[in-house]
Amino acid sequence: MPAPSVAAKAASAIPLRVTETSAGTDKRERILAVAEDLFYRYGFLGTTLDMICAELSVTKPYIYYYFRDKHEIFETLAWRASFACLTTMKFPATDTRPAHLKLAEGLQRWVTACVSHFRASALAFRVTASLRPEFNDELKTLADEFYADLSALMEAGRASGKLAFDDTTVTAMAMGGVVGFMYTWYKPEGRLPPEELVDKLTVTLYKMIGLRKSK
Amino acid sequence: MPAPSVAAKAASAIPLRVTETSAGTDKRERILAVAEDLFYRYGFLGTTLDMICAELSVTKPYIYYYFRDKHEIFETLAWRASFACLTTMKFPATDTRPAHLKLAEGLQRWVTACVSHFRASALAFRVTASLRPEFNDELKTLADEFYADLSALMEAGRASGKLAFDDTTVTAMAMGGVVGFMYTWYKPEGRLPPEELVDKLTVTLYKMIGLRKSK
DNA sequence: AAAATATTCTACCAATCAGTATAATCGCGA
DNA sequence: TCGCGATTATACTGATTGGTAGAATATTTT
Repeated sequence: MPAPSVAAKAASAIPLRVTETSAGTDKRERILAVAEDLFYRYGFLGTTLDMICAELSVTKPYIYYYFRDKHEIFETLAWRASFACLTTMKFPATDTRPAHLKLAEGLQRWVTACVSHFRASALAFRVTASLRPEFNDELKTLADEFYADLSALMEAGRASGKLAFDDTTVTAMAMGGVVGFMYTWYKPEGRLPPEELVDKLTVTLYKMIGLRKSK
Repeated sequence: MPAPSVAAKAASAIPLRVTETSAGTDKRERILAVAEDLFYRYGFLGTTLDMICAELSVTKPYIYYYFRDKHEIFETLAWRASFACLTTMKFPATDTRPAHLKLAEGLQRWVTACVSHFRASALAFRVTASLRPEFNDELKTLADEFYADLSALMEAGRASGKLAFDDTTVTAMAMGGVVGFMYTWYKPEGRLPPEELVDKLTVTLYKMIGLRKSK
């Protein structure tokens, strides 16, 4: 029901300034790519603009031509990833499948998004206090909506006898930890290919809600 | 087998300087208590010594009389909590219970430790790059040993048919996330009393490894 | 009570860092 | 090739911050 509210705000949370030439966009994206890796490794406060500049072999005014300030860079990255991860529990009103099937699909989408955005997906949760209050507020709205959707599907699935778990909130938070803490251990070049990791993590989440199907 | 190795290093990782008067220890502990809350809320880099001083109504040399530097304060706190959480999977050689029973107990101890040290338990995982490499090394040793113990119990329990899960490492990491990400959502004054939260989280972990008993 | 020691403060420094004023240069249309 | 807007650099600032020298004040010992 409150579907487009957050999505609408999303646009304003990602200020797309500057001329929209494709060249300008490319440079902006290069800055973002470098910054994402640095923020992931050193955090918001641990990453300096000089580090970003050095990595790109440019100087600070170069950066400030494309971004208003350090926060804008961070928020663009964190919002993109958070948005991708935290809208995975939304389904069109026309989707009339039973809750447990939607949930199964949503969980897989969630894990997929978190794995592919693993550098930035939890970025905003590691540092909250250093971020702009307005950004934290928007992110909280996004997350609240996600967990409301998740909880609703969980409880509907349980009511229909297809799921089995105890406390909804605790279980939902526990699942959040499974994907949210991934930044501490996931290595893209690791043992398992990403798709397999997604599968195994998804099945783990299924077990946490007592879902017996895997496909 | 490599049981006391880390525990031995633990002492060296917590430099106990200064005279060991109980008065001095008290003041040290007051500094630590204030710092723990600030590090938890603002992170290592986001917490300044001036903030700690202000909270205590003292000046910087007061702090530096009891601690060598900011890192020593942080490491003392992070090590204490990490040590408490990451030694919960150790059992005396005389304990001959089957693996799944030890694991059930270990998981409960783990969750208990993480809940009671929720402010500092994941502190060292949120910032790694800002910390001293030697500290990170010691912490990694501690964590590696923990996950080795955990994995061994998991696989022994599965071999005896008492547990059911797929990939050991992925499942272990997922469980780590359940407790490790708690710093983002746990509120001591929240809905559930700590003991109940511990119980519910423990049961959630049990489900992740296919353990059917709760007591 | 004097001396020695332990504890805490005042006042400061050097380094770092986000952000900017201003100038130089690039690229493109006329 | 001239001019003009777009882009990037040089060089700097003001604020913050971890940490310290040295003085002042307790506290304990003799």
